[in-house]
Formats: sequence, structure tokens, C-alpha cells
Amino acid sequence: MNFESLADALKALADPTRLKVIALLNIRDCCVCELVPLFGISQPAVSKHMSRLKSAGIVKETRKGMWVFYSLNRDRLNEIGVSLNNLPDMTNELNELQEKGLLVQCDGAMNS
Amino acid sequence: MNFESLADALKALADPTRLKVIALLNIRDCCVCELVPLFGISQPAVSKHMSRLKSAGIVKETRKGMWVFYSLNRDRLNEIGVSLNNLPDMTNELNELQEKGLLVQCDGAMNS
DNA sequence: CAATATAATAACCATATCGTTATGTAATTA
DNA sequence: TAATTACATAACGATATGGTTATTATATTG
Repeated sequence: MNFESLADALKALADPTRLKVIALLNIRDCCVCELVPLFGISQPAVSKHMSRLKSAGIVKETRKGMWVFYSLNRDRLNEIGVSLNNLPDMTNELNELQEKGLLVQCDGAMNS
Repeated sequence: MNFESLADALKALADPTRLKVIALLNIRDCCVCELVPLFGISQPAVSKHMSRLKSAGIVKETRKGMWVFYSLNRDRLNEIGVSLNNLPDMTNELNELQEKGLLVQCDGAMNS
């Protein structure tokens, strides 16, 4: 763990949108189409944020049919010495998504 | 602790030079003139890094005569959920500074 | 196969970041 | 007071960042 790679990982975290993504993934794995309506930015913008987090090793992706689900790499977060305990809670935002029927239901998302 | 201020604090940390500063301050309070010879960048560059860390609340400054000593604000680091346990050790670099006589000795720096 | 849905990539733009050199400010010393 | 030391600030330039729209790739569905 050198200073450069540590700085890269922290840079990947150091953005309000990406921190909200992390806070969401801390509750539930999500795909891009679920994240887009939460942030008021375009789909490519969200996709680039996820790409950034992925190349920093902070999230992992799993394709499930049409969707690409992202999940936290908690080992990596631990490695760079970052705790998620102080992140604002995103449960309400997730509930609103569910009420609007914007949560994806598939084998990957369900408790199967 | 909202996402914006958290991102600002993480941005302040997310730079190799500033991470090295943090790792040094984790061992010993330092002033700018001690940091400059370690990093291969100009004095104003170091000064701006310290200013950035200070406005993010990560370091505190104390003037001691001609020198301005910087120290870690460990409460703030704890607040943003960042641990310093995984930072590379800078003891060797500090020892080299001492051998070259580049460490400042004053009331603030000595074990008085 | 054609149409649709999801996500990634390309090209571009405005702003932020991080370095530089030059200059200003504060404290100490001769 | 004049010179020196330590640090900060100003102005500038190259590169990174984070958004956009347009297009491409991949998988599913009719």
C-alpha cells in the first residue's frame, strides 16, 4: 500500500455522488438504472462514476441479464482505512425508489 | 456530516504529498521548512498543501516564533472515518532529516 | 431478425487541481 | 533600522475532473 495507490483510492471516494453510491451499496447492491434517478445526472455520468470506483477496486460488478449490479468491496475499503460508519443514511432514498417501482427485481437482486 | 463536506475532507487527503504529510504528522508535528526538502516541490507548493489540509480541518497550526508548526486534528480524521493505521511509515525519512540537521529545534518541537 | 432496454465509450466543455515563479507578510537578528 | 528567515499569496499554465450529448455494445424480447 503506497501513497500513490492510496491517494487514487481516496480520490475515487472523494466525490459527493460517489459517496452516495457507496452509502447505497452499503445497504443493497444496485445497478446503474437504479442509481440514475437518484442523482439528477445522466446515465453516462453515473456509468463513469461506477467505472472510477471499479478501477480503484472499491466496487465489484456482476452482470445479471441486462443489468450490471455493483457491490462494495469491503476488503478494499478496510485496506485503505476507510470506515462507512459516519456516512449519512440512504435508506429513505432507497425506499422512495421502491415506492416508485424503480428497483430492479431479478435473480441477483432478490433474496433467492 | 453531509456528503459534500465529507467529500471535501477526503479530497484534501487524496493526494500523495498530503498523505505523506499526514504520515509525518502522525509521528511528529512539523513546520513547512522541514517538509519542503522531503518532497521535491517548492515551498509555496508545500504551503498550499498545508493550507488545503487546514481548511479541511485535518491539521491545526501553531506559530512558534518564525515557524508555523502543523499538527494532526485526530478528532476530525475520526469524524470522517479515516484511519492512519495503513499509512506507510515515514520514520526513515524523518531520521534522514535529523541526520542532515534539517529538523527545527524550538520550544514547540522539543520535549519541553 | 428487428426492436427494445441497459450500460459503456467517445468527443467535447467548464472548472478544479497542482505545479511553477514572483512577490508580500511576519518574526527574528545584526 | 536593515537584513534575514519562514511562510503565505498572486498570477499563470498543464493536466485532471465531472458534467453533457451522441454513439456503440450487449442482452433480452417480439
